[in-house]
Amino acid sequence: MKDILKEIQIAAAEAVLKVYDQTVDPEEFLVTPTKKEHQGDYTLVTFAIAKTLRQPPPKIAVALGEYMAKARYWISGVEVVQGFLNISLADEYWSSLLNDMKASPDFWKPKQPKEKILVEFSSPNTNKPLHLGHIRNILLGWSTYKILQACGHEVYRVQIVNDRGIAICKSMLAWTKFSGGVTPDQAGVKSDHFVGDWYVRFEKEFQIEYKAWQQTAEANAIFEKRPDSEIDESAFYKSYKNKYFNDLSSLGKEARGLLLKWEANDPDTIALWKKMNGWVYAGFEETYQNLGVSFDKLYYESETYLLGKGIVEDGLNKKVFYQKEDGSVWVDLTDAGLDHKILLRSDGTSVYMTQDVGTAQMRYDEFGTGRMIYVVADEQNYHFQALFAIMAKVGAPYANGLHHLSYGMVDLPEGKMKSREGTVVDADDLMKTVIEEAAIAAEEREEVDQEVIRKIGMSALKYFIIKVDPRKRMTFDPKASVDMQGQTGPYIQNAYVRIQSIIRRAEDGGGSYEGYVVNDDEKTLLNMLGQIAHVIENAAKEYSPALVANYAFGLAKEYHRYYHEVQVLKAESEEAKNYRLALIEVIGDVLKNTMDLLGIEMPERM
RNA sequence: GGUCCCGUAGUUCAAUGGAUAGAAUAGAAGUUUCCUAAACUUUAGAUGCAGGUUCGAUUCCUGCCGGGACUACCA
Repeated sequence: MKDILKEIQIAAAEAVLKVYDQTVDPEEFLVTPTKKEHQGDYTLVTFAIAKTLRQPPPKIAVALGEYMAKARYWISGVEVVQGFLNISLADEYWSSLLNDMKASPDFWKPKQPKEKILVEFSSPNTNKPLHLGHIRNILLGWSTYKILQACGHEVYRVQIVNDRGIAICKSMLAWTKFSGGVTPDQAGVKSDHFVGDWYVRFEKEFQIEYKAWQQTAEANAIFEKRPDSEIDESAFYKSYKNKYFNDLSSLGKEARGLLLKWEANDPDTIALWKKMNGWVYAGFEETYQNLGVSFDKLYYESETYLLGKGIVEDGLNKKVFYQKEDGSVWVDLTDAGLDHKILLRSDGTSVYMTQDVGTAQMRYDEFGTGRMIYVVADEQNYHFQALFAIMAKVGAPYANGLHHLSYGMVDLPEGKMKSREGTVVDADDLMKTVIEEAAIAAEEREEVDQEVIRKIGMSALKYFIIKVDPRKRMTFDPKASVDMQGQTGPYIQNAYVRIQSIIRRAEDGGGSYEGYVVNDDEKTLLNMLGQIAHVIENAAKEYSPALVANYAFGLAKEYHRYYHEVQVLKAESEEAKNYRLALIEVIGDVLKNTMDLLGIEMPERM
């Protein structure tokens, strides 16, 4: 299929060569779709080239336009407005465009040199169920995977599960002490929520203990000796909580004891840990299935947390790292605009960074992926800057291919989600809610198919989140997220469904549309269809599925308008009918394909 | 102290340095003998402030104001 943007650039470069006898790179020309209020389909902007040619932009536009219109059969006319050269494309171009799309069903996919790419996303802790923040993460990760795959790459999806540490030990301890051995099945609670509930229970018990302790003479003595006497009692105890947990709390001592036993491979502790994590994984799996996502490989921190030491020692030998007198190992990242960063504690144990260094290497060894993308919230921007700088320092061959897909946190209309205040929106509850809302809306329309209702509800939720530029912090309004009108998933689904409905009713089809002359609405649609590969390519380059989401909406909107403008089955001629059937079929395919890149399914009717 | 991100209609989001800053929603007014009205049409409404670079700035640079995140042998 003709890449029209490129063709125009090439023609323009050729025109410069012929008219001004100068060689320019075609890529230098800016070509954009012409604004609606002007005559033309594409616009060549000549301001940038004016300097090299030493001519006023309008003059250049006229000269280039004159040449291009003569040299290219597919240009039917040109019009110059200031420095803008508006190009109209010939009917031959428009009719061949649809033919080309029909002939190559993969026309919507960008063609790029194949790469092996790894995408890490989700990566939850095992002490709590997934929440709204994870949903944004998962949708971004999944969509990035789909988009890169559409670009022709070989993409692997992985996550690293934080299955160890003090948090899960808290759940384990609370369950042991207070549950009487009840299982999720017996309790009738989804198993990851069940484990999360025991985590909450631990925190509750700990608070009771902490509050009681605050009344003791020991607490009072500590409070009196506080360094800053301005601080009042409640603020002090808030800041002292961690220290109390580590030094004085009996529950804290028990939880840490459990962690020590875990680290010592105590069989009973390991068995309990496996049992409870098993519950969590079963719950997660259900949530992933409902979200429609899956992974190629799961990593567990319990298996990776010791990695990286070898690389650190290696770096130490090569003098890229340095050791302090106390034995701790550091890296100086000031040349990268960062600070000094610790890699091994003075007792020789790893930190988070050490593990990430090791994990990156392990994945490279395993998958041979020269590009690795980490979908992680923007609170860890600094961490990843440091990690990538370190990988560059140790000379990892894939260091340039590391990318942090950093996304903004999800807020609620009332403000930040806070687990302590119980305002965290649970992923399972949320999915249930949107599907219920879809069911209510479907009732009026007498839609009873549960599968259709599920697809509609999920599309509302997913589209609401994925349409926002990942980098930006977003506000999640639960009421707006179940909207099905306007810029929403169901609106796009509806455009698709309308198309399918027409196609179903068209008994014949595939007939000739030879000689049919497209109208302006059809040109607009064809133009949009012709841009799809660029949009996806750009979304891949920018790591922004939102670009695909906005495109899909734009196309659906244009189609809805078209739907009101013209008749397909009762078109004015047989050619018109055949043409429109062929056109809307391609539109339907593109809508379905782009929504699939976002992880959104299309119903055939709704 | 250091590093980074974000400020666009009432609200939620768009806009590779390009033409008169686009949508959606909420508000107002309309459209159904017609392929699905979850639709369409019309209407009103915005670039935090002050400079600079440029033919041209929401976009790039500087300062300020406002919001957020990170960084101090935590993950």
